[in-house]
Amino acid sequence: MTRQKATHTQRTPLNRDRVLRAAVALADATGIDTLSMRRLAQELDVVPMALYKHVANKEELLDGMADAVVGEIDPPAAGPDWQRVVRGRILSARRVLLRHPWAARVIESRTGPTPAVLAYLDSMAGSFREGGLSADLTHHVMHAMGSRLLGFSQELFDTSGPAGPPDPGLAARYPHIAELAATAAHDGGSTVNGGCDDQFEFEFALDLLLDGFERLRRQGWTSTRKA
Amino acid sequence: MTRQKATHTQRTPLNRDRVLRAAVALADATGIDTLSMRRLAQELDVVPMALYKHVANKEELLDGMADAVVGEIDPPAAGPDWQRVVRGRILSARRVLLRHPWAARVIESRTGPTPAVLAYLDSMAGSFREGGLSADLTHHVMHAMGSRLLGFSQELFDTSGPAGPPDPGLAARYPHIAELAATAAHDGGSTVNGGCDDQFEFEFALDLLLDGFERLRRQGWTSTRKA
DNA sequence: CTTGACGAGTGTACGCCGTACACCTATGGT
DNA sequence: ACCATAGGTGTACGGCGTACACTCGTCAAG
Repeated sequence: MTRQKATHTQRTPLNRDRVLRAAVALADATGIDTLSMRRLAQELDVVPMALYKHVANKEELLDGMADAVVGEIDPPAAGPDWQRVVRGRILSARRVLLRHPWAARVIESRTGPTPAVLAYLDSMAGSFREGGLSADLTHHVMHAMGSRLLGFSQELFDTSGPAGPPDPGLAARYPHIAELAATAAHDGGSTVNGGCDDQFEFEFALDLLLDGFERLRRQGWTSTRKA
Repeated sequence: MTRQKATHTQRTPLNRDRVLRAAVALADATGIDTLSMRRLAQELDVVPMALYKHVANKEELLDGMADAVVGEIDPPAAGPDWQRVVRGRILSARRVLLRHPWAARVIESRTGPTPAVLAYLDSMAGSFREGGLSADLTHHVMHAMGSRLLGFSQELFDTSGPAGPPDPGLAARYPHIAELAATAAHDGGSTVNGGCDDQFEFEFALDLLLDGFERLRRQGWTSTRKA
């Protein structure tokens, strides 16, 4: 047992896990760009340099945060329909990313894949293989999915913001975009922001890809590029 | 004409364009994370604060850099086949991004779309519309393409690095990934790194999507989500 | 010719960042 | 009783973005 003097009620000692979880919580609360070693240390009631006993540097902290987030993704469901298995898991990954809006950028900024990401990708590859896709096809399919495997929406700009007032001259300068915005606006219903239902757009793209893959599998597609 | 004293051979004065081009060149040469206002000023033989007469702050500098890069993309070719038009333009965008490897990250980090990006997307939307896609379908198609419209590869991690030595335990821990790597390795030919031909992977995904869109167009697809 | 506004470049300074390095101190095995 | 070690501290350095006050050359108006 650990004795402790009542004099200054010593804190439970830090460890890598507490550091990582505090970092994730801080990023969730205040965003990733205001996350600094100093602010994180303050949150943990500790002097900045204390963190360096548990993570080598900030990059490794971010690595750990990425792995923690990826670890939140549900394990693959069992089932004979590979499209359902993959689809469900990717939607789980997407839910995780919606919980941690900073995570996509952090994961993308890692120079190499972290262990949890590798494990996830390996498991994903397994799902494709069990679904009957050849190793060849699985390889290209995983590249084609890219970051969408991890639930990235891959939208060009984040539509979740306040979006500001619509520029009055926009319609004149960008007529086609204006047209699309108009059609999106008047079909009402579950639209969330700017007339776009992010979840619908995500699933639309996802299903389009999965259907394409299944079609290739059925026709025995094989990579024709070779020596 | 502007007189100039021979005493200290005054420099041609800065302007926003020279600043932006120097910034792009510096990022090309040394990478985006070593690009600082101070280093850029040094490159221009000027004191750091001088830059702020031409750009409001670093974010605006990055905006300008993004726009400069997007402006390098070829204009759309004319032609009756919308898939060829769109495909060619996206491959041009990809070539631009390969020239400026930092650009994808910069563009993604802009909070909103910059004017050049808006113009590009508008023109892209026009190509889809002229190809016979409905406004509804065009809208969802553009979302489904996401950043790929601008030539982003959307790979999860950058394979262009040195890739290091293959972890000997990797095959045991990640058997499916090992299998994919093996099949990619022994089909020789134009493989560039790690057994993957980035250009092939990009076009594979691109064509899969374009074919899917064309199929939807032919069958008169329409968004079924509505009030 | 004088003047005074103005645009472009300067110099100094502030607060924040990541982190190297030396130090302290309580803990627990021998 | 000893001391190695792990965890927390304090100080300091160099780099960053940029606010603010300045200088100085140019040029139009009086």
